[in-house]
Amino acid sequence: MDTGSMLSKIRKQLHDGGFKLTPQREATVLVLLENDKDHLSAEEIYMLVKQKSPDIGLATVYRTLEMLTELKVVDKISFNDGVSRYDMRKEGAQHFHHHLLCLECGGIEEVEEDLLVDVEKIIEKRFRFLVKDHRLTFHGVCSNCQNKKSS
Amino acid sequence: MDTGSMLSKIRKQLHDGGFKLTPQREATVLVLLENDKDHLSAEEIYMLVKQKSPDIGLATVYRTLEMLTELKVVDKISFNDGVSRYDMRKEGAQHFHHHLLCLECGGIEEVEEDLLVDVEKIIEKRFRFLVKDHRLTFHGVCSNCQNKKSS
DNA sequence: TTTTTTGCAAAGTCTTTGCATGGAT
DNA sequence: ATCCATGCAAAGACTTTGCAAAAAA
Repeated sequence: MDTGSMLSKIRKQLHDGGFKLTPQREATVLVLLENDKDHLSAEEIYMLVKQKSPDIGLATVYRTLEMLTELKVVDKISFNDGVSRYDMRKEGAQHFHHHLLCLECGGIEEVEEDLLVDVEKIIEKRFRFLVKDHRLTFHGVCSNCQNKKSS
Repeated sequence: MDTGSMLSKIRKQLHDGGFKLTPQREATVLVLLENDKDHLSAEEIYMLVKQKSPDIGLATVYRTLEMLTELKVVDKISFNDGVSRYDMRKEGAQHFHHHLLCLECGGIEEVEEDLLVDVEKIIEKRFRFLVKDHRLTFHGVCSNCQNKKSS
């Protein structure tokens, strides 16, 4: 799906939620679409948006991200470093994808397949807990850093 | 395992790491042991420790928690509310247990069984990622809140 | 006109750090 | 005497909020 149709889809999601896709919000969404492999913090997003719209304020970025999170356009996640990070929800994804956090280099890989289907069934049955979403992050050593260490 | 033997075990872990179990640290560890079903924030731990040792400072609690996290006596986790929470690592547990976060009442249940053994094997094989630990939280509705809503 | 959104600055919350004091080895 | 740990206050990092101005409906 190209950026244009992603954008109109998101515009519709905003309108359905009673919001407008202002130039500032559009610029923020574009940054998120263009960096969908990264896990940007609000500050990082702000810096990138500023290149397109130099007059935007940090508060607007925060407010836009809060709105996008409510609308489930983005998912908000924290990797225990005290910063919230934002990730575009993948097309058609019911649940948030998983993450592999490398303890050596700090890099983050994404795992898009949902590996938790069976686990969720167990949770729903055994705990009578109605699962809506999940956050799964593995901490470990990525293949790159394993190679570096062995050599 | 009773509190006393837990404490001597932790004392040993500290000594092995080159730290002393000072009265302030001991009071902090006791609060954690006594509240191992909760997921206390640093501030909450501070308030409880203050009842035992009124002269303790918040910074000492933060420094103690950082030390205990490094020694893997406790696990640090954030549930996307901007606060770090601390949880005693369960006796003999290789990995951090899972959490069920209720979106209605904010309550947190613990899931002690490790349901990720198979998933981790897939991750290790498919991504050549060496898994050391994990963070898994389900977002949803707990059984209590489901009952409330249907009635 | 009425409502929504924005930018800025200020305030708020959570956490870390500097430093002099105090305790332990 | 040296080293580590503590308490306090200050600073730092991240995020939210109040408000007047601007934009949109």
